[in-house]
Amino acid sequence: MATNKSLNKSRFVRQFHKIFEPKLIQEIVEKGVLKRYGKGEILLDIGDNMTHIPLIIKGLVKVLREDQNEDEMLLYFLEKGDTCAISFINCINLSKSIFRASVEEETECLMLPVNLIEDWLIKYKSWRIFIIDSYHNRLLELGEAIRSLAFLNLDDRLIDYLKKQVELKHSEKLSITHQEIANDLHTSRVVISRLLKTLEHDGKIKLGRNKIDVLI
Amino acid sequence: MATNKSLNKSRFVRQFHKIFEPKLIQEIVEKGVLKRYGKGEILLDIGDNMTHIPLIIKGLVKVLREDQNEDEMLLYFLEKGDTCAISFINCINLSKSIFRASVEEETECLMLPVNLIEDWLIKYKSWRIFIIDSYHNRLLELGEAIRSLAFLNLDDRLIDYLKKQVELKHSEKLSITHQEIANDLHTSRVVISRLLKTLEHDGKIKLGRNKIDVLI
DNA sequence: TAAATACAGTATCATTTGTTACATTCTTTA
DNA sequence: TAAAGAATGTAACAAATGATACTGTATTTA
Repeated sequence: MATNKSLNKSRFVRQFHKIFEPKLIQEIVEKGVLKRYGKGEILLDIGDNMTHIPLIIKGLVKVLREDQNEDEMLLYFLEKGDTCAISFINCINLSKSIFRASVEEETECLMLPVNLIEDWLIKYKSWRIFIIDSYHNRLLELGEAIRSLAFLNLDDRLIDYLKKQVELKHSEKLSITHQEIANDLHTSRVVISRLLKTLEHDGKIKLGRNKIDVLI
Repeated sequence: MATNKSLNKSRFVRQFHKIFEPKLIQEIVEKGVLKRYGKGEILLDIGDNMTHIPLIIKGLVKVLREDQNEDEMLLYFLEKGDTCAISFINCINLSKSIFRASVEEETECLMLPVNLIEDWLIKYKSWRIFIIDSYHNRLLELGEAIRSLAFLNLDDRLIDYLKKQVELKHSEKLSITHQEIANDLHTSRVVISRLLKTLEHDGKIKLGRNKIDVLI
């Protein structure tokens, strides 16, 4: 197990040695705690008091915006190399913040104690760049989510969604149900079935039970 | 004029002396350049190459998301004490980023050279907190924009919009046209007129030419 | 002051999206 | 293997929003 863990930390080193200074890498390896999450686990929930920030080295995490009435809306995905900057927010803004992160594919993270995050801002230029870039990327992705909601009809949002899924899952053959899509896009299953059927008629996808072949 | 400028810088000192360390205050006063923007001026446009970041000490700035087809959508407002973190993004991500900031009420900023922003992250704890908080607040506001778009009907979005305007303009009597509201909410003037009329019938507002009295 | 322009009110119709209901087929479980 | 459950297809209708067209009235400009 110890071997296994250090093996996984060496995965981290391979991934990050081009962005982080050697000393920072060393600190992260020393002080970060490796953690695994299985599909469906909640990585971040509303009102969580974060003591650690996850640095993702493998897997796929879905970040959602929630409402009071159990409504939810997909915001973006996090992959290896990403950190969950939004983590902080739920503790800072206990009352209102309503972001949730759930694991979409088995995920490995290095959990970094929050107090170090700030230390490293002082000590390492590469960390400053990493953190600021991370915020920028999240802002851009939320900007994209807003563009999609504000300017596109549901059929185009659906196409964008499918293309994004293909990219994230590295496959044109998606294992997904209409209900799951409906949840992510915050609409009803019936509406999604209807639109998917139209896309199939147009030759853009091929439908099966629990699967969609994306042809575009 | 010089007197005027230092007077305005002292406004800055009053506003920030509780959040920033004295040394940081001094650096900002020394190195920041005071700038005024009139209503309607563009503080930040797509593809701008930012050499300075604005720190707002007076006024009101509107931040929009734009589309190719001149469509736009209100994201949030910036007030005194805010900085325009999103500024960076348009230069980093030249191709896609499509945020715009335009001045809603005459605004004064201290323009801070970008190279100092990072220096200060190293030197001043209060600056680290300020910058990180700033990103968090923007993320929260985008989260709110998404909630509004995804979960609310237009009539409720309109009510939220009017309430927010009352708060920002410090008055229940708004000087605004239906067309302007329609632009901000990315819909048509006719739709807004229709919904406003309903709100008036319900006694929630009172309509006049170029003005709306908000009674709730 | 007449003409042009901006703002608002309203009716009508189209489109998009949401809702309900029910049938069919495949898969899992008792 | 029968029964239950999950996933999908589809029709019919409702509601929300968008689009067009035309009105009247206030304001600005020539």
